[in-house]
Amino acid sequence: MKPGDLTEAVTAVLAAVEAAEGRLAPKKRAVIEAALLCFAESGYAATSTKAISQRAGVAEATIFRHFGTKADLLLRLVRPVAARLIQPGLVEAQEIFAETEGNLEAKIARMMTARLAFADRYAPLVRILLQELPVNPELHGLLQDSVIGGLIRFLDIALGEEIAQGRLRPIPAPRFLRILASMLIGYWIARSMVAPGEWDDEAEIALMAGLLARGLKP
Amino acid sequence: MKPGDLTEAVTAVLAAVEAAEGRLAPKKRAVIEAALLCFAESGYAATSTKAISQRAGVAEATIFRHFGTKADLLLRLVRPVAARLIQPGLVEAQEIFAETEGNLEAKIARMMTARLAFADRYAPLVRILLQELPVNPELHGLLQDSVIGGLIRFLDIALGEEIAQGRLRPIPAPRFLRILASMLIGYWIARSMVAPGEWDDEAEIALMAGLLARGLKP
DNA sequence: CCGAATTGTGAGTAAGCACTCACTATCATG
DNA sequence: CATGATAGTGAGTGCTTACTCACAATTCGG
Repeated sequence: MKPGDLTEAVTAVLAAVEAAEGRLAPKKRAVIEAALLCFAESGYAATSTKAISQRAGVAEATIFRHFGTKADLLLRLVRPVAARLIQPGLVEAQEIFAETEGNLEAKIARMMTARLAFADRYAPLVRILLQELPVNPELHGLLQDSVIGGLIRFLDIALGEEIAQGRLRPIPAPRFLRILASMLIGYWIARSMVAPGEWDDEAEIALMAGLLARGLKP
Repeated sequence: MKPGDLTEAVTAVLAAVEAAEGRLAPKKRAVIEAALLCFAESGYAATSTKAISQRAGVAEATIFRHFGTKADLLLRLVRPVAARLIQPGLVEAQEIFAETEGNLEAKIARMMTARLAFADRYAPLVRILLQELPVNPELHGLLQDSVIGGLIRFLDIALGEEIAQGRLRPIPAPRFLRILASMLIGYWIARSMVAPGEWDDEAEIALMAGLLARGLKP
């Protein structure tokens, strides 16, 4: 999955929504696709239901038949992907920490690569999340509780082991997660929103992971 | 200036706008104040001119007398502060690099402290920028050209010296700036939007600066 | 203290908004 | 092929939106 590949990203979101809603009627599918792109491009508030219906080639009423309200449409796009962000993401992180050979830097790099791939796979939705999170408390709660809470609980244990074995200076899991996430999101924004073009993911991740690992050596 | 202090932040923005527009009529001042807070809380698109006028205690027509359109109102809030972000910010960075004793970590920490103070001083406006940047190409250009361009040109020279003297492994200025900015913005968001409360700025900045400096030692 | 500029407003207006409803088309199943 | 359910829609609904305008109040240099 390349960073700029919207088609596959839309397909991935559609699959996630379908898993949550059951088989999708064709026009319902079209609405989801159109809404996803409109919201990502212009933001939720600046997108009208008329604009979505036109882009989907559907009557405006069809949106409300399937989703009731505009706010519900947003939530039913975001929730299934958020759900996929939690469970499999956590399992993946745990596997990486268990499998990868002792080297902390390699573990961090593999986690970053995996999360970057996730962000690419659901690119338009990540864009929507970044835009709406500061003003939509409902989304705020959705992520805070499940995603971040779960990750921190896991990291607390994983980092604790590293610290106990003297491979890492003592650092609270939330702080570690915040710095790792900041760098990764900052990179994702730079690569896919600010200056799309030639980026060497492997080199950039190596730099960031190296920075973290070397900077946190005891 | 404490992180949560809105009153002083509003005053600072008002001063910046006044410097650009000349002496402000009292109701014009009230509109700026109200718009600033409304945009920061709910986003530009979700804020109606009626809501602004009510918060300002002003007739809706007064907004259009002074600012013409809603879009212009936003730009005339953002531009003066963006202007203050460029010139003085650059001079400040140069001074810090020139004054502070050889230690790269201390230089980075001082730069971070200064930029954090700036973000606090103009907190509501920073919030608006973070929300609107992805969907407003006009703001995008405003920052990209002047702020980032200028900073990178300066950093290129400053880092070049460090590298030449063997105190820093070779790293392109944009990459350095991106990582530094990501961590700092990530911290600012965590501290003033996600989980406001007790934060030890000095310790957090020391951690981030140490990470960068140690991670980038040759 | 006068006249002109500036500041401020109540009462609009047309277009756009999210959303409803009565109705038709499609389709799986007994 | 009849029937009930699901999918889809054109034509609205009332309300909100950004914005206008004629006119009133205030300010201020000459």
